[in-house]
Amino acid sequence: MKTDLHLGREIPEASLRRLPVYYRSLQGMAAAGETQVSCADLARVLGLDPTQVRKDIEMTGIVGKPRVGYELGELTRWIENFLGWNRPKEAVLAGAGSLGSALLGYEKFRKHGMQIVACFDIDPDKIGQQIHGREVQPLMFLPDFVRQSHTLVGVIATPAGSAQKVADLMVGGGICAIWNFAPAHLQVPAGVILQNEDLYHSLASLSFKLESRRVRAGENGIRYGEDN
Amino acid sequence: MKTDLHLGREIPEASLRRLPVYYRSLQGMAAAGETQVSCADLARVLGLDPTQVRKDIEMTGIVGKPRVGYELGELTRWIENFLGWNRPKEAVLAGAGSLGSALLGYEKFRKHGMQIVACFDIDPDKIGQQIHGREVQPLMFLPDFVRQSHTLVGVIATPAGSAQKVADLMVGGGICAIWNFAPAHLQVPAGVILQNEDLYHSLASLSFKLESRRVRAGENGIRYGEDN
DNA sequence: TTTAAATCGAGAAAACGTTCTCGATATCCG
DNA sequence: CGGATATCGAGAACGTTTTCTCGATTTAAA
Repeated sequence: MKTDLHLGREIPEASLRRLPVYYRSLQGMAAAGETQVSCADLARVLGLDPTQVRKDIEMTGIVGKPRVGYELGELTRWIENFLGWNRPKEAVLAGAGSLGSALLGYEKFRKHGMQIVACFDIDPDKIGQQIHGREVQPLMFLPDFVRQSHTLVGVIATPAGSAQKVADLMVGGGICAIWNFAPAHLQVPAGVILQNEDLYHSLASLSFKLESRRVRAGENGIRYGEDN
Repeated sequence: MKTDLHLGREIPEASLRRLPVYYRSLQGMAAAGETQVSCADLARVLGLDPTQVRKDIEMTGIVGKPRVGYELGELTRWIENFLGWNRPKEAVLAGAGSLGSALLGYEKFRKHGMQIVACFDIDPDKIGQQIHGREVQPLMFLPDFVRQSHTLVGVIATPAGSAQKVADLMVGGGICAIWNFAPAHLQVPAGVILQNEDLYHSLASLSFKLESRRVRAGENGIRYGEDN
């Protein structure tokens, strides 16, 4: 097995974001009984350029066969391995609001290597409650928990106003990476990985596209999606 | 007021996604009593390149003053207007699970032009329940609701397996845009805007970055974020 | 009033990501 | 068995995004 995972190389963020899409398509194909898959197949299903799919898949280090493509299960495993989805990583969650609860409920995260093992909040009413099998602990316990359990990932699902303070607590405990769902720009030391999940990015994009269409349509009440 | 909003032009997706970040920083500065802001200021706060900030802001059509920058409130309004955040758009939600409930609870969406006015689910146990002031209605009522209220946006917060079916219902009702939170690749007609919000994109990126660091560290237990 | 400093705005250059092109190779079909 | 075909893999070409450079403009200070 060739082990050149290209891990030293710079991987385009865009490619990284496409891999999960391929991964899901592969799972669907596997469920449908397929055993072989080519880049052209994936490209057709997903409406992408075949060369782009190939370049993305090459990143994982897998080598395909001409005229055949890849063995489906093997490709799935190469992607899992490349992304680290087959190596469990523990995470702590800060913020037991509705979003935090939703994240605690996502059992599929575990299948992708991410296990939320503890949950913290500052609200005395929430502390002590059980949410999806985990007890909400006082936020001030978070740094010690991280320090003692060597948790890799901190998930922030607090209001924007508290996010920086929570991030500081996580960093203080020695967290390696922060997955930030709060709409706030966080400051973290250089060594800490910061992954922002900002709904407003997406909202801005959607909103702008709607607006530009409205303007192009001359605000005359044209509706799309019914006939054309 | 110059009205060249560049609406006909192609706007880089990346720029579009940065605007909300500027917008939030501006709100913070306004709260701190600032009245003027330059691209250099924003770049400094956000750790970005000043020229990039300037190019992004130019897209909105605002014209700045040399040596001064922009009037803070004016820039805020130009961004709001550019993104359409000052023009309300109604939305329907499908899927009243934990994520759907969280979205229904996000009152700030309203301040960004997005109002979720109705909520649908297929689960008989959920139908009839009130969630954040909106009653869960049977999924099959969705198309008629969209048709009669001329709702622009459909938000999908169902499991992946139901997402395409729900999208079809929305399209059938004449929806203009779909904001998809389900981890699924949806097929929609050319006229319909599709905005995917896929947690697994983000998870893949985070996971990969953690893995490549683990590998670089030689799996020898080095921890980051504590001292260095 | 004159000079210096900071910023905008626009065009050029560089970096990056995507798409195209072509040769090598494995499978399928006649 | 031999030719046609589909695919991978690699490098070139292309387009887009980011960064650099420079002139124009406005404010502040000397």
